[in-house]
Amino acid sequence: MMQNDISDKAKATRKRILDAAIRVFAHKGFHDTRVDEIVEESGSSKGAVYFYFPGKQQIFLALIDEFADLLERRLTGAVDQEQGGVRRVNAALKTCLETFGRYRGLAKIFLIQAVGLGAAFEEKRSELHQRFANLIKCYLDQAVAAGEIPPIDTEVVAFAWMGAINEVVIRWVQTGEPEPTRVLLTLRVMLLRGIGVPEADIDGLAITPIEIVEKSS
Amino acid sequence: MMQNDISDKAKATRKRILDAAIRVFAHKGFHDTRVDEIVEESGSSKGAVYFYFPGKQQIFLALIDEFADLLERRLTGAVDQEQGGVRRVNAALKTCLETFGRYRGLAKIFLIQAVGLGAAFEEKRSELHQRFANLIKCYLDQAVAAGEIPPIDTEVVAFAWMGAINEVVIRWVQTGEPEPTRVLLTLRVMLLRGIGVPEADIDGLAITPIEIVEKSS
DNA sequence: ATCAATAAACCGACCAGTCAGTCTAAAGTG
DNA sequence: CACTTTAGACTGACTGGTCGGTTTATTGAT
Repeated sequence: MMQNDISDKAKATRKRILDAAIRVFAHKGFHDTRVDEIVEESGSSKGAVYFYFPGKQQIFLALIDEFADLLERRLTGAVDQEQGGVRRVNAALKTCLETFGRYRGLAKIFLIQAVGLGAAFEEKRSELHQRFANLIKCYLDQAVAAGEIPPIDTEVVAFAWMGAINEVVIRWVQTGEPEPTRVLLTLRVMLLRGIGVPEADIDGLAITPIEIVEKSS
Repeated sequence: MMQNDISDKAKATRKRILDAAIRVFAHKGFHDTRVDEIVEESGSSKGAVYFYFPGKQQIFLALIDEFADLLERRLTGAVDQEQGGVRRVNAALKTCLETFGRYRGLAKIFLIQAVGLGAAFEEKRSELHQRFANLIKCYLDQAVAAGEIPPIDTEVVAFAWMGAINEVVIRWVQTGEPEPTRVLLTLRVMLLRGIGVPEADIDGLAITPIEIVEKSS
C-alpha cells in the first residue's frame, strides 16, 4: 500500500512535469522554452525533471510520440467501426478533428512546434508524416480495389489530404476559426469529391456536429 | 566607374552572404545555424555580415519576405495570363511547383524552417499563410461568381489547398519524390474535382511536363 | 588624408545539464 | 520493538561551453 502511495506520487510528479511541458512547449515552442519554465510551471524542481527525463529534447519527443500513438489508435479504431470507404473517411476526419480539439496543446506541438527544429527533429517529423500518409494511403487503396472510386495516385493524394487537414487544423487551433463542424462539412465534401466519390454518396452522410471537450493529457 | 565597381562589389558581397544563408538555413534550420557558418560559407567575414544586416533573425526574415514576394508575383503573373477558372488554377499550380523547384533551398526555408520558431516568427508565418490563402480564396470566389463551380466555403477550401500543396512540395523537396509532373497531374485533378469542376473541363487541360531548373536566389 | 568596407579577436549573457546532499519510508536486524 | 541501513524521490546552487553581437585594427580606393 505504502509502495503504491510512493509509486503513485512519483507517477503524479512525472505527469505534472509532462502536463507543464505541454503547456509551455505549446505556447512558446521548443527553443524558446527554458527547462526552468517547465520546472516552475510544474511546481517541481529541476532535479525532478532530470530525474524523470534524460533531457529537454526527450521530454519533447516523448510528448510527440505519445500523441502520435494516441491519434493513430483513435483513427484506426474509428475507421474499423465503419464500413464502406465513404463512411470510413468521414469517421476518420471526424475523429481527427475531435482528437486535435480535445488535445489542443498537443496538437499545436505536433503540427507546428515540431517543425523546423533542425536535423535532430526533422527525421522524426518526416517519419511521422510518412506514417500517417501511409495510413491514409491504405484506406484509399482499399477503396480503389473495392471499385468505390476510380484509380488514382493514392500516394500523392494521401500526402495532399494530410497537408490539407493539417493546415486547416493549425489555423483553427491558433485562431479558433473556422469552427470544426464547418471544417468537417467542407473538407469531407472537397476531399471525397476529389477522389471521385459520386455526389449522391457524399450527400448521404449525416451532419454530425463536432463536440470539443478540452483535456490536458 | 570606380564608384560602380565598389557598389557592384558591395552588392556582390551582400548577395554572397544571402546565398550562403540560404544554403545553411535550408540545411540546418534557424537555430542550428551559427552566424559563423554563414560567414564561412559566404567567404566573407563576421564584420561584413553585421555590416549588411542587423542580425541573424533579420537575414532569415529577409529571405522569407523576398521569396514570398517572388512567389506571389509569379503566381499572379501566371494566373492573369490565363482565362477561365480551371485553366487559371492549373497555371497557378504549375507555377507554384516550378518556383519551388527553381528555388529549392528557399522553398525548404519557407515551408519548413520558418515554422515552429516561437512567437517572434509565428506571427510572420501566420500572416504569410493568410496572405496566400486569401489569394487562392479570391480566385475561387471569382469562379463561384462566374458560375463555373457550385458555391462552397472558399475560405476553408483555400487553406486546405495551401496545406495540400505545401505538404506534397515539402515531401518532394526533401526526398525528391514524387516527380513534380506526377504531382501536378494528380493534384490538379484532385483539387479541381474537389470544388466541383466537371470532369470534362479537367480532361481538357494540357499535359505539360514541369521543367526544374535549379537556381540559388 | 579620409572613410567605407572588411577581418578577426573578443565579450558576456544565457541556460542545459550536473551534483552533492536532504528527506522520507520501507526493509533488515537482534 | 527500537535501531540502523538502504533506496528512491527530490532539491537547487552552481558551472562551463556556446554563440550572437561588438570592438578594434587593417585595408584600399579616391
